[in-house]
Amino acid sequence: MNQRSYHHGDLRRAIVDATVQAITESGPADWSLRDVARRAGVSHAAPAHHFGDKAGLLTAIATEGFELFAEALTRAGADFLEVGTAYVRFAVGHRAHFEVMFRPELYHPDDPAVSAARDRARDVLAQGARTLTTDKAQERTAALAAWSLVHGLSTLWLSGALPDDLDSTPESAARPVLRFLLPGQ
Amino acid sequence: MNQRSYHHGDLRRAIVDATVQAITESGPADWSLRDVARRAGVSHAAPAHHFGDKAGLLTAIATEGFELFAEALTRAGADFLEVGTAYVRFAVGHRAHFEVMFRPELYHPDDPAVSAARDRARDVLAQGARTLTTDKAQERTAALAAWSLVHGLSTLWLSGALPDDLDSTPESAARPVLRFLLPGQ
DNA sequence: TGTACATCAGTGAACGCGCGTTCACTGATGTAC
DNA sequence: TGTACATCAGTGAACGCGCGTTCACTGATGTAC
Repeated sequence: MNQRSYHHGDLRRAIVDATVQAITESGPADWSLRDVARRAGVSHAAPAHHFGDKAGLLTAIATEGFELFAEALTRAGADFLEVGTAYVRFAVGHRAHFEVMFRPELYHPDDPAVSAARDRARDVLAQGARTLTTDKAQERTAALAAWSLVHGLSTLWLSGALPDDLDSTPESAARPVLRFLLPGQ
Repeated sequence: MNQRSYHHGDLRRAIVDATVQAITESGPADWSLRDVARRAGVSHAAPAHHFGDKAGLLTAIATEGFELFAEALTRAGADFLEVGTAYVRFAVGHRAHFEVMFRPELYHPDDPAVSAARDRARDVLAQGARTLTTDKAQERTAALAAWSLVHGLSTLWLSGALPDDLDSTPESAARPVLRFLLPGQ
């Protein structure tokens, strides 16, 4: 991978990384292909070569996001206290990916790769939520409540809406809140 | 209020309404002052006359949003089942206002009017959450859990992330989920 | 080991477009007398 | 009732800018023989 060569080596990767950085700074709707090309050190037409257009590039980021997300949730185990904490940790730690993932109007949500990755992440989360109740009839409601809780905490944290005196890490804020949802634990 | 007069009568109102409509269609980051002026039927320079710039216009919308929000939550009463349902109903029914409110990076969050309205809404919500637990030590955690739950349900609903076979109105989706958080009820 | 050729990654100039902002202006309104 | 004048809402032309997209191109790489 010669740095001085005409061919970049892994320009696809470099463009994704530059876009993630741009989105981290300005949000998923406020960046340009030209800026991303500049950050990656290539000509402004190069990104279109790999991704077609902005939506194509965001589709790649959403796909990668859901894959990383599914991995992170899987790693957390079967206890929802851990899965939920991992959810919030991922949102805050991978802000750009997370924000793109939940803005399907910005990418191609029916793309097979992103759909598959999304389903995988959803399955892991639903699996984790299954420990929340023993009442079969309540299972769906419990899963939706759990998802809403961790998703809400994540987005409130990211938007800066939470009080300043709250626990300083997303994990330490998430645990007591999750325990409140699960009085059994 | 002569429709044919040179002076509009209530252009401020008309511009806010046009912007709310544009944001409902394309999101809070994807609209232009020129488009809003076109929708309101005035020259492209008119919005700047009233609001200075885009952030100023969004500050006005956020302020109005927090005021309407506080009213809606107050009207819901003291029971958090109702307050929480009203939260979700507001988010879905006033999508544009809601999305702007939680994007402080798009407006002037320290503007006195918007700060006051935000604090008022926050107080009503916190008041409603006070019924969730009798344990004083848990009060803060309960409030954060409740806020996260309704905020998460709202944003999941708005992003289209929820399964298609879910209850057809935000209210009917919210109630069972809120009951799950409040097993006492 | 060398040559010819196909493939493809990345370039850079050019295009038309919509944007935000500025600014001298014009038209309507309200008030003083 | 009429006139003069200040105020201010809204206009429209002009500006420079960054954008996405197109397209003929060039340079590097891989493969066939």
